[in-house]
Amino acid sequence: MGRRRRTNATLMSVAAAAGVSRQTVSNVLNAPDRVAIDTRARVESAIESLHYRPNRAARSLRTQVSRLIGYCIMPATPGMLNPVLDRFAHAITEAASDRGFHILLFTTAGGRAGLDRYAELLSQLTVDGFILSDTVVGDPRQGWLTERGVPFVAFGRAWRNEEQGAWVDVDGAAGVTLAVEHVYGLGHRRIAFIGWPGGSGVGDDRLAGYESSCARLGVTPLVVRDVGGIEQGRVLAHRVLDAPDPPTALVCVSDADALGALRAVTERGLRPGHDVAVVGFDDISSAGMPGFDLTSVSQPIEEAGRAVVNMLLSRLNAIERGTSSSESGADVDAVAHLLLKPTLVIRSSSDPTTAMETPR
Amino acid sequence: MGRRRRTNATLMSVAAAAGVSRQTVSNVLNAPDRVAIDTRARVESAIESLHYRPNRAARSLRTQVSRLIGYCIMPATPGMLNPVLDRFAHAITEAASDRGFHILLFTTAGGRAGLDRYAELLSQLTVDGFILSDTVVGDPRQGWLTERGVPFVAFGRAWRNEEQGAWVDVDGAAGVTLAVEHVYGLGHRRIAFIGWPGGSGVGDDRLAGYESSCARLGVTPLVVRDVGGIEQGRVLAHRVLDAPDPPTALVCVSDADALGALRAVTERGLRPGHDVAVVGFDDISSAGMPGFDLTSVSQPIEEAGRAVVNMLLSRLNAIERGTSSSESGADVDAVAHLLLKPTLVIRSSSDPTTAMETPR
DNA sequence: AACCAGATTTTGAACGATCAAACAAGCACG
DNA sequence: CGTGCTTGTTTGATCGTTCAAAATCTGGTT
Repeated sequence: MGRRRRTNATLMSVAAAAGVSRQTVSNVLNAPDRVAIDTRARVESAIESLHYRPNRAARSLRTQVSRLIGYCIMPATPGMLNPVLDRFAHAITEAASDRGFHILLFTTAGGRAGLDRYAELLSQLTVDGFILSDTVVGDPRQGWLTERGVPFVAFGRAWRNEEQGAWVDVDGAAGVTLAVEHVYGLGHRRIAFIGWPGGSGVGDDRLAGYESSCARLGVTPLVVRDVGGIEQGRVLAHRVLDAPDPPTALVCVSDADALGALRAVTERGLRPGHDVAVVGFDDISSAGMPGFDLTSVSQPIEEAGRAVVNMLLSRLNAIERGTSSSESGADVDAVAHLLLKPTLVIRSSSDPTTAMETPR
Repeated sequence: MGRRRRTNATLMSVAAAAGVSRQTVSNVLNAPDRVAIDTRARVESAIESLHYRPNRAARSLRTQVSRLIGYCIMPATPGMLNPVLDRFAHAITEAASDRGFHILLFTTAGGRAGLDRYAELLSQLTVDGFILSDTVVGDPRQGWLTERGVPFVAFGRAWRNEEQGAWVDVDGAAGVTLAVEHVYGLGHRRIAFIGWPGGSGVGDDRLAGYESSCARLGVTPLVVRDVGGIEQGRVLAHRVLDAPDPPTALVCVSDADALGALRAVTERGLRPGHDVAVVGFDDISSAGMPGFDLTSVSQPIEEAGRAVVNMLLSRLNAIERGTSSSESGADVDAVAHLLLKPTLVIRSSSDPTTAMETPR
């Protein structure tokens, strides 16, 4: 039987069915207010009955707009936790789809070498703009894209040059402040911070939150640092707990470090939450597991995804309307930043009264 | 300055630069053997110096092929572990890109309601085919797509009707067999299986592996079941360990259940690996963490991703060449199945000799 | 010199939509 | 009654590529 390529309805076939011209059908779709009410109804029912959908390629060829957004995903680092990708990917897909856009995945080599891929997708007119994530300090992409006037929004600040391009980010400093205030409110006065080396934008941001809230609360700051990871967190936690007059609360720059710290605490025969409070950052899926039940700063990833898409689409619209040309170009290129506030999910690693019931 | 929309090179501009006609340039790209060797060189250098890339929309409009593959991602269940998405997404993106294709993300409502989206993407000619994942028993998608002759490959079997469409899957039975043989090899003779309710394809597959290897090794099977999850695994583990003559090894249908089982073992004052071996399935990122160090069956996700893409592309090629029409249609519609073997990652939850070093 | 086969290149004609401008009809106004 | 304005609809051209067929060139044959 058949299975031949189904020939889809076209503007012409719909026009014929409704007894009007191509352009009228096109207007029904793109500028309904220009069409007389009864003509519109007639065309709409023809569209309905023929299951007509405008051909994307044809539209895109004519308008020079693809309604596709490029999203580069990084090679998954084995063993590394990527708490963000799937939630973020889902959020941007959903948000884009509500506005008639789609997300196109691609991968590149890291750093400057990968820029070719961006160029390729652009010059083929495959995508209208990009969503960046996993931005790093000194990331070449923002500068490269800005130079070429390519619309993009990054999830994560451009750490070196804040004014470069639009971004949405989660306020790490505010997150750590929540964490410090939480343990302070529980009575802790010796609060250590387990961090990453200086120079990573994310790590420095979170550290800044620690330092400022210590200053405000009159707590003497105690910072230890390593490259990050479960094992590193464990070692650092042991180190600060070995000190005379050790801290009673450990605020960590990431959940991986916090899980290590948690382990160190148990290894010393101390009870997390009771004897030493541990707080992480990211609220990865393991955090809520029994056995960890880690208090953690949770990022509003879905909200960030929606915001990134909205910001990108408004830039695309602005460009489409020619706003970007010489005179009034400023408002398109206006730097758009959005810093979202994270929330603190309190679990028993910091507050034993929230311990999960463990029925038997 | 500028920032105006960059006008890309076209076939015509390249042709002018090289002193040939449109079609010759097109031939250099699509059928180089038809072009004289020196003409080809001239055209190629013109392409190079103008940075020409064929316009996707135009090509797609003419050829009726988009070189885009749709991939539907499911709403991330909060708190649930999705060990697969990011690795799989990355693998298919990479594999597709090697062959000039791209992955287009979309989301749908589950079940039959979501089928509209597939129809929409198809009738707009946005995508050439689909990759399905998270297939469930009684999934309507395979049947729907097959009926319409839409090329697709599923990651995961069509559980109810194995002949329906192409799929790649990981052999769950083989995975559990590895697990059972592993603990048997360590001397365990009372081996229980913590499973899911009957009726889930994946769960039944894995259970089948348990039952057949028990039969082969002469082990009395002991199966307990619940809906799955950390808490359920913990409760089930307690139940079997409460029995007289309790098992010394727990093979679990998933890592979530295994993590629960692990916790149950420690709660009883037993040492995982020494007193009771615990094995999971999926090798989620938490599995390797200190504190768990869970032996687990690991799926070759990257390989599966590549296989899915290859299978889909070969179907697309076949259709493009008209092979699908009446007479020789059989070989395209030939059911293509690929069952990959998982591997066992042995850690200290089953074999204490592999315990991680825990320096201080 | 005429002819032919093969290799190479060029020329119309699509693909299906939108833009820009032209056209038609209806109505008010001087 | 002609003119201008508004509203609604249609027509030609175009986006950049590939298909199909026609045109040109080359060299060998008869």
